Amino acid sequence: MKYIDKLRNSGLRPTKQRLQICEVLFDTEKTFHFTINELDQKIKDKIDNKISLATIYNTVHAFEKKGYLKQIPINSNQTYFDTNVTDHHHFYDLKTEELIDLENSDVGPINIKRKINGKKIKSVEVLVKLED
Amino acid sequence: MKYIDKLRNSGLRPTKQRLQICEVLFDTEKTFHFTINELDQKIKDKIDNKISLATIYNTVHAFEKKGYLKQIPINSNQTYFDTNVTDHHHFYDLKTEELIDLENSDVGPINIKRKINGKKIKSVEVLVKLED
DNA sequence: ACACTTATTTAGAATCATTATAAAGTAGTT
DNA sequence: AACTACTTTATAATGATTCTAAATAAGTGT
Ligand SMILES: [Mn+2]
Ligand SMILES: [Mn+2]
Ligand SMILES: [Zn+2]
Ligand SMILES: [Zn+2]
Repeated sequence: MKYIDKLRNSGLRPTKQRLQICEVLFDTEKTFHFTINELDQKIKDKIDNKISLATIYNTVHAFEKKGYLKQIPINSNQTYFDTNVTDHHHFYDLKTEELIDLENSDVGPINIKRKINGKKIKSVEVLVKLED
Repeated sequence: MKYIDKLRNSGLRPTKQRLQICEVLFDTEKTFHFTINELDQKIKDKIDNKISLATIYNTVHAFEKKGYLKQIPINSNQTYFDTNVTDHHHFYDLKTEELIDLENSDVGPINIKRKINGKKIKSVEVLVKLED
């Protein structure tokens, strides 16, 4: 299995639940955005056994810490995650609450001129809000 | 009172509570960022009477709808608001959880090249995450 | 000033995403 | 197999936010 090594190399035991969640998250043509509840539903659709919601939360946070997922900074009542962990930007459609990836070429390089003493930049993310 | 007309012109009755919240939010030299709980504390410090938490929520949302406040898209367990309603960007210090305004000149113009059919851009916000 | 209507405030309850708990199960190791 | 550390799970707890419905205040017309 291709995810067993990935998990082991991260210090995560390749449990049945984690491998199944890997399949739902990473066995796709395209990357995607999701909330925990959407992921829970997707898991229910794709697999027969049950994975507890606590495990889904635990796993998503473990994967986020290992850099396999990232959170998208957005104001919603639920946290959004992204399987696209490259540095990239987003459209956010306020009407449909849909997130759309922007290519870096759609935005162009962003040069932050101001420095904060003793701090370094971890990420630069642009959120473009859309209305009708 | 300078806030009475501002509220009336927005279709909001100038109640004692709203006027007092206006003083806490807008009678300052500099703009600032806050959560509801921080605002609640600030109100307790500055005024003698009590304003219920429900009223603080109601008022902040009313002011946001009228454009006197805006929400900052950030992942936190609490919603952050900003008394600076101009288009501007932020540093977010992951260690201290502090938000710092960036001047537009610190970032430079951002040109979004991609268009979404039937949608127009409402805002373009950059979040720069800082680590040690 | 008074009566009337509508907006606002309020305490408290409800909601709901997320996190914590602690017991049972599993993976890795010798 | 025995041992240990990690993981899963059901369930409870947490906590920010929203809802409810009754009391109060503001605006308007007389
Ligand atoms: Mn997290
Ligand atoms: Mn709001
Ligand atoms: Zn994305
Ligand atoms: Zn700001």
